[in-house]
Amino acid sequence: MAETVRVRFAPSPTGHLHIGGARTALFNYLFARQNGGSFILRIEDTDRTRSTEEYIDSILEGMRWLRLDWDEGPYRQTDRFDLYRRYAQRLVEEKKAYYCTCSPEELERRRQEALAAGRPVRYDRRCRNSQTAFTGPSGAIRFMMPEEGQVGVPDLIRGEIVFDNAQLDDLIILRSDGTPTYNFTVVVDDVDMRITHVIRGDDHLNNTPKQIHIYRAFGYTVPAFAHVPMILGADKTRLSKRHGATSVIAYRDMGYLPEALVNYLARLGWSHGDQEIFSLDELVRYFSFAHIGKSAAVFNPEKLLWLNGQHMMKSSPGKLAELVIPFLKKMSLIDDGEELDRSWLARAVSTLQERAKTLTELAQSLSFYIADRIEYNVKAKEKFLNERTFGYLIDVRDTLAKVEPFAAAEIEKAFHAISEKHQVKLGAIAQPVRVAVTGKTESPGIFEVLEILGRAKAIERLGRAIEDIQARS
RNA sequence: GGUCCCAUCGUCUAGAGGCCCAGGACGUAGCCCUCUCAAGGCUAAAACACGGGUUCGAAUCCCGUUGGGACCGCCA
Repeated sequence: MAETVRVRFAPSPTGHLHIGGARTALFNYLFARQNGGSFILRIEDTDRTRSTEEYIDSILEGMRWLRLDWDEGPYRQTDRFDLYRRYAQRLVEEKKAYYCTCSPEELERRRQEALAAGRPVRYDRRCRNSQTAFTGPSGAIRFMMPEEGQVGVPDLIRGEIVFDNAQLDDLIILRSDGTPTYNFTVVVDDVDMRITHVIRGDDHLNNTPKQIHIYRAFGYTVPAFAHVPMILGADKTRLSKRHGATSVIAYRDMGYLPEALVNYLARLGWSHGDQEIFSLDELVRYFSFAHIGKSAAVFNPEKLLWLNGQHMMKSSPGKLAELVIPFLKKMSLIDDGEELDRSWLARAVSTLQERAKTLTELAQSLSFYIADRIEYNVKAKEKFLNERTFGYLIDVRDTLAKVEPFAAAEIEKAFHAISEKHQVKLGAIAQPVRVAVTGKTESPGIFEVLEILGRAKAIERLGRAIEDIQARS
């Protein structure tokens, strides 16, 4: 009988939720949901000097935005120091850990020496056999690594990886100030929280054999491991601030859709045949460790942008209308208290959503619908608002005043009639109107645009363009 | 320096010995559609790091080389 799956995401709050962390969280989430298990959130804030409340809030915000809802937590390691001390004490009592009184300065000196001499950088274990090794209490507590033999790390992505115990250090589990260290808290917490699968970045791969020995010292069963490959920047080094936006929240603010980021992150290093576009449900259904690649992946912002465009196209206009409002406010296209008619906005959005790759772009492209007065693009004005098009604009204005109903299909008929009358192609009429009405040479279909703009606004803008031409001639 | 991991188009990847003179996607270029811009469709250029094995047969298995990465802290 398989035990219920329990997984966790355990970020340290020393920065915002970044792309790499988000993907680790996502894989944990997908695996939990696929197996009807629990997804636990644990904040690893034992480094008090670098952890902040702001980052904790920011990480939670990022998780919520991505809809990676967790079932337990957030637990905080700083609330659990008593637990770690008890466990550490137990190891000392069982003579599986010992007090080390070497000073940090001394240790640092020896490490530098070893590094310079090209020797392995490891603690020399001089306190391991001292008189006071197990009596203390003073100094830091070190874990006694076995000196011989090997450990196998079974990994769901890479298979079994074997390490020589002789390479492993007697790592410090409790600092001399009584606070626990990472490699120890991870094991204690994963045991205490009954974690069945540890899914994390492969930067932890080298820590795993040490952790396995700690599990064994306690007599606990070792969870399954899955070390997912890193995400790299374009220069193939570990993704960092130098590579541009790396925090999840930054993508939200740039107008990305959470489902698009999730889709992209999942596809980065994982695949399901040739499929590129996935809903969260599909990801839950198809996720498997077998299809996670072994090599690191380069983050490609352009593909993310494309994917976002795809998800924009698939979204309902109503939903996008809702989501774009904060962006319209940010751009001062509407005032803070101002309410736009949602169904009208949704219609406007429906004409633009396949043209905009982000909510920011959508908000920008929406501006001609919303603004009271549009700006003409200078080149567009020169080319399309002039004596040559003057007559067309007059005809269109006068016709639009009479079209009934004021709907795209009727407007189209009227345009065809005008183009036939002047013996020109439709484009000869449509482009000047487009510039008159949107200020630009590109827009959604002109008939749709006119319908949504409404008769009054359309005629007003045409009128203004006509006056503009007159004023110049 | 030591340990460990990795290696298919520029990038993400498919590929679990013959289906592969290597497929899809992003990006790039061209064409089609068309009132513009998108979207969509079609086409093109573009890769199995290198060298040895094993095998009737290797992108796929083994070894080595090279290259990249991670870790080696009283950071996580």
